[in-house]
Formats: sequence, C-alpha cells, structure tokens
Amino acid sequence: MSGRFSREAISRSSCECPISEGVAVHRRARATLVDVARVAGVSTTTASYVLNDRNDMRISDEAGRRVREAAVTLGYRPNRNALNLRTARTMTVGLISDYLASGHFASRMLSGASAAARTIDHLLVIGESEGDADVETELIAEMLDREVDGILYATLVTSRITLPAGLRDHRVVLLNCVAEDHSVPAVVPDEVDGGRRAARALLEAGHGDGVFVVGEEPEPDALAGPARLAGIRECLMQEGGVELAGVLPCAWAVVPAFEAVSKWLATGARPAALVCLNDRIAMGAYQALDDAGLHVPADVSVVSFDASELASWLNPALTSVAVPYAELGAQAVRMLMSDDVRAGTVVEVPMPVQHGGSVARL
Amino acid sequence: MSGRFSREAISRSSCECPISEGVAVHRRARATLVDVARVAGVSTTTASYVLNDRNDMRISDEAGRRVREAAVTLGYRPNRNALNLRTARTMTVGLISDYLASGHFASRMLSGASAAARTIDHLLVIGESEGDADVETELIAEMLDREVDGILYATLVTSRITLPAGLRDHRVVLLNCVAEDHSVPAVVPDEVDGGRRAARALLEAGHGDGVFVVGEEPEPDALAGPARLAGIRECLMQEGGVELAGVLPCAWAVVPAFEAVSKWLATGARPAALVCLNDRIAMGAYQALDDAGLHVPADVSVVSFDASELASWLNPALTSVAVPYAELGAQAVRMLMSDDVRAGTVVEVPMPVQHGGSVARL
DNA sequence: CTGTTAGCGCCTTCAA
DNA sequence: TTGAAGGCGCTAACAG
Repeated sequence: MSGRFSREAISRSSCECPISEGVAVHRRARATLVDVARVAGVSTTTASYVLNDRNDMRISDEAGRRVREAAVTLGYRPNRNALNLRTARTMTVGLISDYLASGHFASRMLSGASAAARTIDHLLVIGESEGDADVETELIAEMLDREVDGILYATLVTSRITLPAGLRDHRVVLLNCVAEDHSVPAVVPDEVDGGRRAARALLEAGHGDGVFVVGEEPEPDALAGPARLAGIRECLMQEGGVELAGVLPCAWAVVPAFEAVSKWLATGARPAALVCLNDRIAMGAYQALDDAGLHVPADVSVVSFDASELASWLNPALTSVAVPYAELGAQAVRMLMSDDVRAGTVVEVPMPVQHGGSVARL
Repeated sequence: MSGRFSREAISRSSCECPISEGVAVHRRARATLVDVARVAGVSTTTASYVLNDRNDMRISDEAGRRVREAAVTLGYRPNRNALNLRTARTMTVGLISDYLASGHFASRMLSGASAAARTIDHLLVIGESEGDADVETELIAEMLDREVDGILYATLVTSRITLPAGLRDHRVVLLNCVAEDHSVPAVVPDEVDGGRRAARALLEAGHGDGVFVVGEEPEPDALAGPARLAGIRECLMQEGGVELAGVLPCAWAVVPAFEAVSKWLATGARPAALVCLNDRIAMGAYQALDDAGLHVPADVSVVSFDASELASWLNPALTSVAVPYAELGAQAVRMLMSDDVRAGTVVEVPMPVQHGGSVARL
C-alpha cells in the first residue's frame, strides 16, 4: 500500500531534469499499469486483461470501458523492458552484417528488413562488424544479452559462410549468404535464374552469336559470378542454341573493367553483345567502347547485373538484372519470425530485369 | 527459498525446444546472477558488487576471486532486460531516418553511428519512416517504449525541420538537419566551407575566370545548395578577386544535368571550369561535354560535391568535396551521449576535398 | 565485509 | 468477475 502511494508520488512528478543547461528530459513521466488501474478504480489484473484483449477472462463492460478510458487519458503505453523481462521476448530482430556502409546494397537490405519488421511490430537492432571477427563476436553477445527474438546474419557479397559459433542454437536466418553445410535457413538471390534472364534479354532482341561475358573473377567464396555465368551459358544454349562466345576476366570495378575491355578491343575484338557481371563493369565497358568509337547499342549491346542507380545514369541507360535487396531483407525477416523455419531451407528470390536502352533489337 | 530452488530447476534445464523440425533454440539456458552467487557460495549482492567492480563496497579478495571464477565457468552474462528495467537505461540509441535505402549516404551515416555507438557499449536501433509522418510517430513511440537512451533524428537531405512532437523533451540530436528554431542540438556538414574548398581547388590550380556553377535548384528546405553556392562565391571573390561567371540551374540528377549542360553548350557557351553541386550532376556534365567534343580537364575543369563512389568511377576521376557522412553519424552519437549537450549547439563537420584528375593546372 | 529485502513494471496462477 | 501475490533478473538501501 505504502508502495503504491510512494510510486504515485514519484510517478506523477514528471521530474524535469535538465542535461547541462540545454535539453530537458522527462524521467518516469509515463503512466504505468498501476496508474491506469488506480484511475479506473480496478486492480492491475483487470487493467492488464482489458488492455491485452484477453477474452478468456470475462470483465464487466463497465470496468473495460473505464480502463480503456483511463489508458487513453493517461497516454498509457506498456513499458517494453518490463514486458521483455516478464515474457523473455523483446519484439526486436537483430541484424549483423559485415559491411553496412558499402554501396547502397546493404542499405536496401536494411530498408526491406526494417519495413518488414515494422509490419510485425518488431524493431531492427543493427551491428556492423566491418569484417572483424572479434567485433562480430561482441555484437552477437550484445544482441543475445538483449534477447533479440532472432538474428539475421548478412554479408555484403553473396557468399558461402560458416555460422559463427555464438549463433549456433539460436534463431538465425542467413541473408545474402548460405551455410557451407546448409544447416541454417537462408535467403539469397536466384543468381542462376538471373543469368538466364540476362541471356534471355539478348535472345529476345535477336542476339545469339558474339555474346561475351565480362567480369569472371575467381573468388572462392563469392557465389554470384559463377552462378550468373552458369545461367547465361545454360540459357544461351538451351533457348538460343548457341555457345557463349567467350569470357573476359576482370575485377568487378569500373577502372579494371575499362582497362580490360580497352585492351581487348585494341586486339581487334568486335563483340556483338556484352553481358557485364555488374553495373560498374558495364560502366567501364561503356567508357572503353566509347574510346574505341563503338556505340551502345548500335554497335554493341550491353546487359548487366545489379540495376543500381548507376544503370539509369549511364547513357543509354543499362538493361540490368536487379538484385532484389529490399525483398531479400523483407523475406529474411518474415522467414526468421515465421513458425516453420526449417534448417535446410534456402529461399531463392527472383531477380527482375530492368530494361534500359542498351540492347539493340535486331 | 522455495523460489530459489524452483528457479534452479528451471534455470539449469536448458530446455531445447525445436522450432518446427529445424532450428533448435536454447531458452533460459543462461546462468543468472543467482547461479553465479550460489556456485561462488556468496549472496547475490556480493556477486553483483564484484561483477560491477564497485570498490566502494569492500569485498574480500577470496570472495571476489570465487565470484569471478564462477562467472567465467558459467559463462555468465547479465540479462540486459532485467538491467534495463532496474536502471531505466538500455544502452541503446535509436536512429530515426526518413530514408535509409536511398544512396549509400544514409548507410555511411549508419555505419559511423553504429561504430561510435559500439565504442560506448551501445547498440543502434533503427527505423525508417519512408517520409510517412504516421510511421515516424509510430517509430518514435516504439523507441521511447523501449527506453532508448537517446534518439538521433536524421534526414537524407540536409534540411531544416521541425522536431516531431513526440521527441520534444527527450534526449535528441539532429543528424544532417537543423531545427527551425535552433532549439535542438544538431550535427551537419559545413557546406559553406565546403563551397569555399571547391572554389579554392580551382583557384589553386590557376583558375578564376569563366567558372560556372551547375545545379542551383530552389528547394525551400534544402540547405546544401545555397550554402555551397555562397561558399563558392565568397571564396572566389575574397581569395581570387573574381566574380562567379554564372549559374546554370538544374535538378540534382544525371539526366537533367546532361540535358541542361548540353543545351547550354549548344548555345555556344564555353566555360573554363564547372563546379557541379553534386557528383551526379558532374556525371551528366561529363556526358554533355563529351558529346560536344570537349575534354575534361584539358578544355574544361570540373569539381563537384559528395565524393561518392561515382567520383572515382568517372574518367578522369572527379575532384570532389566529400560529405563526411560517417563522421556525421559518429559525432552525432558522441554528442547525444555526452554530458553537455546544449540546446542550440550546431556542430559543423568539415568537408574534405578528394582530389581526382578533373582539374587542369594552368 | 556480507546478507536480507524491496522493488523496477508487467503478466498470470490461484483464490475469493 | 475480480483481487492478491509471486516472480522475471538485477541493483541498492539498509542492516548485521
């Protein structure tokens, strides 16, 4: 009883404590369930039942009304921390990623994840390891300490990974990567089908012969390149009956692509079409083609992957196979919080083609 | 007492409850302070004091040793939710932004904020409103419910804003925006000085006459453009003794810039140097200059703002004034959590010049 | 130097 | 139909 009174004294005295001499901060100004119950003239139990819409307990209409009214007038919002402690659920999902800052790929995943989380009343807690294993371990511990309801483990580059030890036996979904042993559910782009779609974009415009791929790059853990290439080869053969004309290796960046393509064109190569494994490679290729006096798409058609902003900035705009980052993030959240996450499940999200003006119709 | 025993029974039965037939999840498998105290043979108080390094209470070395040992062997980690409830601090900072997904600007801010938060043992909780006021209100409530220790309110575009009502009287720092009435501490880039630096990059290379600005665009709440322009004008005049030759208005995107510059060049305009108000404008300008047979930097020098990846992709690479996004995020977190946040404080972070090959040395 | 105790705000079993 | 009471895991008076 005395406890109740003292609470009240504290609770209502919205003590404005100034931080230094600037910003003022309300502490304990929020109404608690006890306050609501008191104002409504019922017990906390009753208030709790009403506010949680528990129909199994029959509450008189009158009591229900009074509680709801009190809650509104007091601006009552349940204290999540108390709830967390009580229920051991926090309505948050953690997202641990190696790189958040690089490119707006990561941010699109975040955006999709954030939105999906919000629709199920969860908030996103993020951490960036910057590729540092110690930081990663620390972040994992930090999140588990906070009892996030699940963790998304994401990588910037689609890759094959080993689940960090700290995450084992926890609710985890991999985002943009897969576990070596397929022991963890994962959401990745369907790169092989993406490759097919890139090739199909050329076939549909009447291309077939003289199609070259630019950007093969042997990185052991990167999955996108080989998968895209396989899809391209397969589609060209199965749907066009032609063999891929060749592959020009280069790193996935503008300058290396520019140099590789320039050198190649200098040898007299005259491709009919290029499939660049990402938009930056395509940009380098554009520059090299321009220097060689070749026009896109009149002389050479180009398709690429990523459908990043860059694709729309180039002139002519690139036809590019999009990586559905936002969708990946959203799907991963939904999967993480769904009831039937199965260990081996790997969801492959389709990669839509974004058409530009870089493919000539023959 | 019975409570203690029953706790123990629950606590140690690391009940592995499988989710569907896949992922297994440990519930309550973690050791609690009670467990540690019991194993060490002391009271929870003692254990708490030891683990929190509270020197004001003198604990025997022996007891201290045993507690620490027990904590290690049990892998004890304090339950943050209990701590949150008890201390009304959560060691989290919230970040509410209008757009997270657009460009990698936002993600750089996130990255900087995340890293800074980590150094002070805080985790970042994020929310994206997508420009929707209702979503924003909801996110604010959600974060306050969780008692984040402070909130960063960020905008994608540097702008002047009104603090959302729900944030008033809370610990807030504005990120990349300022309050109309300067009533809230804020961290923004020093755009005027950035403008000076852009102009200085030209002056130092011997330029002065025939400098045009591309990209003036009258958006009432956007601060960057006018500030950059003012800095450019001021520096040109004060340090170079010349008047800015002119301003070519256009939207801040590649295609509009391409069109505006093309049309302008078609009228016979022959600028000596262009200051493009962002990198995308510069890209459009490059394309237009190229079409007109003008070379960068031989015929026209170009400097711009943002120092985005794009600046390094262009050929020649752009000399561009960087927006220190990561630094903004980091500073904002530090400011938010520092003890002396003053209402009116506006921290202006310097914008470093990133040199490329787009300025000819005269 | 160490243990007992009373909550933080909430949910929920049990009894009335 | 409602209320009292216990406890989630932790900290901090206050006793001993």
